[in-house]
Amino acid sequence: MEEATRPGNFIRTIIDGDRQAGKNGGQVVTRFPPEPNGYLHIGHAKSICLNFGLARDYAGRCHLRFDDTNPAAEDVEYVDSIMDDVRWLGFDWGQHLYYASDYFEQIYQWAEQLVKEGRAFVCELTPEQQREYRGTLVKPGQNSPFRDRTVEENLDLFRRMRAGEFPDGSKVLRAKIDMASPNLNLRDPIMYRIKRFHHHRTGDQWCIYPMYDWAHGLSDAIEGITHSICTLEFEAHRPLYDWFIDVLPGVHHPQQIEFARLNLDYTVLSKRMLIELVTGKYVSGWDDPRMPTIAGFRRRGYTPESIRDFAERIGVAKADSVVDTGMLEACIREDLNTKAKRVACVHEPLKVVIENFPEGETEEFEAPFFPDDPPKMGSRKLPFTREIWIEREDFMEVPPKGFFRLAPGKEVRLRCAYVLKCTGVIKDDAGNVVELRATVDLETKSGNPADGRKIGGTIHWLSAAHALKAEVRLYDRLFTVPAPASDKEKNFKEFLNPKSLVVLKDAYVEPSLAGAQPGDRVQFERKGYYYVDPIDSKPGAPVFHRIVPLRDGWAKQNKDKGSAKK
RNA sequence: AGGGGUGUAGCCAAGUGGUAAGGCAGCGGGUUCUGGCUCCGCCAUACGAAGGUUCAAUCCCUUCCACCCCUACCA
Repeated sequence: MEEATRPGNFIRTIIDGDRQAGKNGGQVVTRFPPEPNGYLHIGHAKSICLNFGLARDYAGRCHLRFDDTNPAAEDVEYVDSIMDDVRWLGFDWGQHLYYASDYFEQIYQWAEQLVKEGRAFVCELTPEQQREYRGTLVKPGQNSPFRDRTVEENLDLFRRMRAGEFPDGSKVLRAKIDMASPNLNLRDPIMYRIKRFHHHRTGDQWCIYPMYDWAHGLSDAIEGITHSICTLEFEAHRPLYDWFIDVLPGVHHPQQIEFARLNLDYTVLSKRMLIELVTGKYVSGWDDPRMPTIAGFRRRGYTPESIRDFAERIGVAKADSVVDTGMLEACIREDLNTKAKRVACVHEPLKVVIENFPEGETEEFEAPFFPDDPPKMGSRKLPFTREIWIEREDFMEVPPKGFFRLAPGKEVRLRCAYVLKCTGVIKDDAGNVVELRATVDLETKSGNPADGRKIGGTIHWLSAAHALKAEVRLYDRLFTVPAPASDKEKNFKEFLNPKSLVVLKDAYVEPSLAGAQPGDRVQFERKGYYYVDPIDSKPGAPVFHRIVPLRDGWAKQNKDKGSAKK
């Protein structure tokens, strides 16, 4: 059984207990209930994987329900994007697509029922007055002066609220619970407010809209949800969730369970801040590859498998936590390691003229796309000529110890080709290296030097005559500090990383990439995993997004040295 | 008259009266025509702290400390 092989978590423990006790007939029905007021982010992905994953593992079902009770903030653009994102992640709600707005009439009828039972009343206190009557964390509240209206008056007023006889904000319907409760959520919470907004589904049919606490639990109940999983901040709402359901006889009672929401370092995961980044044009949109949105990760080139794996690895618990972004990177690297063809791209080219290789001649080398298992993905031919491009950072005029790439008089292996020796350095007037002269050891095509000398490094290269121009976009973390949202004095936008996007317009890729298709993912050897952007790529002019760099032992070694000197 | 939660390694996270899983990161080494991958090894005498119960406590009890959430006609 799959559930036995997965790491345990407290929610599975609860469900296992419920099934053993025969609760809900052993059924598991969950739901993912987003409000369509923004794009989904990686934190939502955690919740989606949890809810749909539970349904899958326990042979139950998971509903997609839009919590569309506040038309002031919601929009169809968001419902469409949310459905796209859930599907892209690999989950299927089947026939179970719902909207809280589908239940407005039923929920309204239940509200009338509470009014008739004297459990709800129409209140005319202004928001400011309500705040005063509510009391504080350490002081009980006071009853509203409207709390003792007769049932008849309340029913009449409530029906006229629905009928549109009163202006926005002039009246609310409140549950009559306990103004002295230490749990502020129980101090006669608002059930309905008057709010004339065009609703994306119900149009202008309603001018009163139910509040979250009133509508959410009842929506769960209507759908027969068994386990209503939400984040920790709703823990204090659970008594209210239970109250609203228990007060209505015969209504199914789902169990609300809370878990810790995801936090990721070096980014922000609050809808408010993400919206600010988009509307303030700090990023190109919701799908900017630097955004922690699902759309952003998709555009960056992440696979749904890697996101699901991430959700699995971080687990589910109740302790507040901040996950290291390195965890996510490890997931995508692991996924792409076995899927991506190995090809060559020179990001910042430096010309090398091979003096002992004849001008005008082209030699071809057979190079497997997946060297670790050559038959797996086949191979291509790499053209080799007198003039080649190498990576600028693969040459150093004065190499530090441990640098085993190219330097004057030194040798390196050209990947899949000859051993190359640097014989000359050409500079411009400013002293910048603009070209190298070199020779190649013709005996080293398919093996190491016969004399047994050791070649330290291998670098990638491209025949200048055959290389294709390409645009490469290098992405880095969006913020420069681990917790941009939690600084007391500074606005999170002050921590935006100015180098989060570096565009290389003059990179070169190997000829085989002429056929690269939008959406392809490859490994540029020694650099990282890249994605052919489906939006900005044009035929013959591909745009590659760096999804994630390869682990870099050399960079790490240097970084350590650098910090040791301080 | 406050209430509700949470503390296990640098970061996640299992475990739960019987002597601390796993992953990420890190460190050391093997291998290597990617400084990648992979392989081998190391990485908490210790579970927020202090007491108590017990043959035995991360787990049960008591007290304390730290952090998070709740005072929207948002969800």
